[in-house]
Amino acid sequence: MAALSDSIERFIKELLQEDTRIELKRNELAQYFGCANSQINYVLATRFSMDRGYLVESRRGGSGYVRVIRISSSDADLLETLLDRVGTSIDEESAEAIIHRIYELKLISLKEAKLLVACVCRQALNLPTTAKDALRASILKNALVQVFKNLREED
Amino acid sequence: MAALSDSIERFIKELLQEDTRIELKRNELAQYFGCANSQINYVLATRFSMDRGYLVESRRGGSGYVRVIRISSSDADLLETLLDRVGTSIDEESAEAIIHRIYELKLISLKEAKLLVACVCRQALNLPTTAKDALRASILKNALVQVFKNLREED
DNA sequence: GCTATAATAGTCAAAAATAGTCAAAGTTAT
DNA sequence: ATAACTTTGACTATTTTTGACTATTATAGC
Repeated sequence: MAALSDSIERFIKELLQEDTRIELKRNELAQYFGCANSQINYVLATRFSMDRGYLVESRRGGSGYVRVIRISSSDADLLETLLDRVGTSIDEESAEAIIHRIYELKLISLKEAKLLVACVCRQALNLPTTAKDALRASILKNALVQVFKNLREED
Repeated sequence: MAALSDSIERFIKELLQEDTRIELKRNELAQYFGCANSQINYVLATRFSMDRGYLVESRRGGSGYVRVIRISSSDADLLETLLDRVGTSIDEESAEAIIHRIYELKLISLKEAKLLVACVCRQALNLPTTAKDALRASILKNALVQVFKNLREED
C-alpha cells in the first residue's frame, strides 16, 4: 500500500532528521526506487514545498545536486510568516500544506490538524470559489493565532 | 434477496470485528465480488451510513483507499443529535455551547475546543449575519464528524 | 580559451490507478 | 401494479507515475 511517493518522502525525511539540509542526486535516488527521474520532482513539489516548510535548491550538469533544506524559525517569526503567507485569500491545497507544516513542527497534534483541515476544506465552505478562498484565509488566520496561544496552555 | 449487497456488508463487518477502522480498495473488493465498482459505494451508503454508526473516508488516485470507521452506538446517537441541533444555520453562542458540551464529554481536548471556537467565531466568518450562521453550521458539522472520526485515533 | 560531450536536473502532458456520481435497468416485497 | 431496493454502466474527479523533450554545467580535447 505504501505508495511510491510516500516511500520517497519518508526516505528524504529520514535524512532530514539528522541535518537541516541534505543533498541528493536525483537520478541515483530514482534508480534506488526504480522509478522515473521526474518522480523525484513530483515528490519534492508535493511534499517539500515552501508552505510545508522546506526549500529546494538544485543544480544541473556534471556534479549537479538537489538540496533540500528544512526551514527552522522561532515561534514568533513563524506566526508572522504564516499569517503573511495566508494573506487575504488562500486555496485549499496551500492551507493544508500550512496545517501540515505546523503539525510536523509539533505545534499541533494530528487530531488538531485533522480538525483544522475539516474546518477549511472545500466541503465545509460552501460558497463560490473566490469567496471560499477569502473566508478560508480568515478562518485559518484566526486559528493560527489560537494555535500559538495554545502553546502556553497545558492540556 | 439482495444477496450481493448483504454479502459485501457481511464481509466488511467481519473485518470490522477486529478493528474499529479498516481500509479497503474499492476496485479489489468489487473484483472479489464480481460486481460493478459502484456497488461498493451503494453498500457503503446504505449499510455503513452515519446513523448506523459508521463513518467513511476515502482518497482517489494512485494508492487510494476507502476507510470505514466503526463508532459506538451511543456515539453515533450523540453525533446525530448534534448534527441535528446544528441544522442549516446556527449562531455563535449555540455553536460554542455545543463545542463546550463535547469538551465536557471529553470527546475533545481543551486545545481542540479552543481551536474550534476560533474557527467558527464571528470574527473568523466575516460575512453578513445570515450567511455567517449558515456557514458556521456547515463548518461545525464538518468538524463534528471529524471529531468522531478522531475518536480512538492515537495521537 | 573554445567546443563538444557527458552528466546532471527540469518541465509538461499523457497514461495509469484509484474513487465518486447518477440515472437507467432489473428485482423483490406489498 | 406499484413502490422500494439493488445492480450496473457510463461518465467524472483526483492523485500518482512515466516518458519524451528541454536546459544547464563540468570536463575533456583541441
